[in-house]
Amino acid sequence: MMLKAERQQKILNEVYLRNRILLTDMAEQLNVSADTIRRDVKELDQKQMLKKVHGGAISLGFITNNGSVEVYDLEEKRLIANKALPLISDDAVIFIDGGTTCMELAKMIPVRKKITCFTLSLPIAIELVKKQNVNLIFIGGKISQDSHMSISIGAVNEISQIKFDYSFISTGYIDPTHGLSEFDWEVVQIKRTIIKASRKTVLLCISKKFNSQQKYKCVDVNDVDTMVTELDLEDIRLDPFKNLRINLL
Amino acid sequence: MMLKAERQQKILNEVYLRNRILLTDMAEQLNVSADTIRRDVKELDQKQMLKKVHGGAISLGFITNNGSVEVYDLEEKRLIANKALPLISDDAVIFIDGGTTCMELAKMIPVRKKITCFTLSLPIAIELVKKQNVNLIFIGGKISQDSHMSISIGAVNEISQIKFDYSFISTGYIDPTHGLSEFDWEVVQIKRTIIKASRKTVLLCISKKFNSQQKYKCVDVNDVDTMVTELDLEDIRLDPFKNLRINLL
DNA sequence: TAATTATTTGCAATTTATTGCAATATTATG
DNA sequence: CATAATATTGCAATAAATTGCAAATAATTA
Repeated sequence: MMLKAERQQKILNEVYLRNRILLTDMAEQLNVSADTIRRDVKELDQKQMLKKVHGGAISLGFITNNGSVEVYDLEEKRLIANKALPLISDDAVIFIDGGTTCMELAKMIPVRKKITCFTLSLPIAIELVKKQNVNLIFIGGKISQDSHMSISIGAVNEISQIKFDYSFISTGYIDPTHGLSEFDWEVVQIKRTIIKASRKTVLLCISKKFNSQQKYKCVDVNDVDTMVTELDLEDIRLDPFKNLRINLL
Repeated sequence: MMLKAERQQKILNEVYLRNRILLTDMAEQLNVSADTIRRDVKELDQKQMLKKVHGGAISLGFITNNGSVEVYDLEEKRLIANKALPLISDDAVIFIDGGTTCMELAKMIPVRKKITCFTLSLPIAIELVKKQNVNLIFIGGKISQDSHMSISIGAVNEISQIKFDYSFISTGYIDPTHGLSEFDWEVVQIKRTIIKASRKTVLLCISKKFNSQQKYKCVDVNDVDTMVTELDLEDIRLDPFKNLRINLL
């Protein structure tokens, strides 16, 4: 008799070795029904150990997403970026964080706008390097495969020696009382350093993220100067933020 | 038996590698009907992974203003990259320079290959960050708009504190007697530092560049350990390099 | 230990997805 | 504008996913 965990390990191993498996093959190989393998693969998919596809599974490493990621809620994000855009004044020294909302902001920066811009994100850098009048500085270091960002102690050290007029940041999770939080401790370190290095911090945040939290707390909502959302200022969803010392846009 | 997802990955890979594919070619290559490929391409187009065109598909990355595809000497560059690839051994610490030939090398690095890779080039970094087993370190600094590379005194300082097993570099200009030269003084500084920081330096160089020079001399041909070209080793165009202390590939 | 509870597994019926084929329409190109 | 190549559409055969259910197994607790 084979344990479930043992079987799943064998599946993972096979996926790692061959990059892909067929449910039917695995069922035969491990002497269980295809249903069982299907359920196993479903679980492993949810744990992000592999990618379930019709008829089998594929190794995550095998997937070559050629830079393009599907952007959800693009309209909302564009609206947010559009609201934040006027905050960028000429000759400012700014920081732009990673993430899809910040990407929309980066894309919207007019070619005429003359600024100095720091970033940690490769995709943001690729976007900004096209802009004639942006003086772009990439803060180097080890690049995280999840976020495509430079997240290392070296980056933290570098940032702590800079002063930004404005930083435009994103957050993984936000809750009016619990504050901003993240899944990764490194990200928390980086974000705190950025906020400390900024005269003004602007959080770009889609309202979907309200009332969510993760294990590592980053900062309080108060520590951010301005929060830009896609909502009207009268929207009731903003009410929990209205008695905090944060500007809303 | 081939999974749909697997097949689509292969299509993407092919598009990515060759910049364009024909439906009929792919159908033959993957042993499915052209209809299936067409449906696949349609899906991938909707996911913005490639651009479907009449009779095939093209890479999104190479769509210029007029919609045409722009590739110079791609075949030669692929050949060069392919020759250089075996020099990258497992667990090596390498440097990869910018430029289209180095890009082909970066593209070809197998997902399984476990290496630590430094670079100054944003496009190369974007390419390498996809590879699961590449430990990627971007050397930060001010990004040049011409080359999309980090070229600053800070980068020079950083590099001088690292030791690469192999560095794969390109050159703007090369001449057997005059050596390697560049148009920009900053680039010269960077390249010299890279070569100094490398146990072995491998120059990837298309033969078109032979017998060309620019105002700023970088290093002698002798200072490079190996030069990889698209030529056969018997080709007379390599003769001027044969009495120099440089390996040819 | 025995009883109870929760989880895991296989099976069957149904729904959905995939694929190739053929007939027809559209597009590219000289 | 002719014609060859490519696209679209509907259809049928097959493969896979889903769902509900019952039996088997493992874990918990009296």
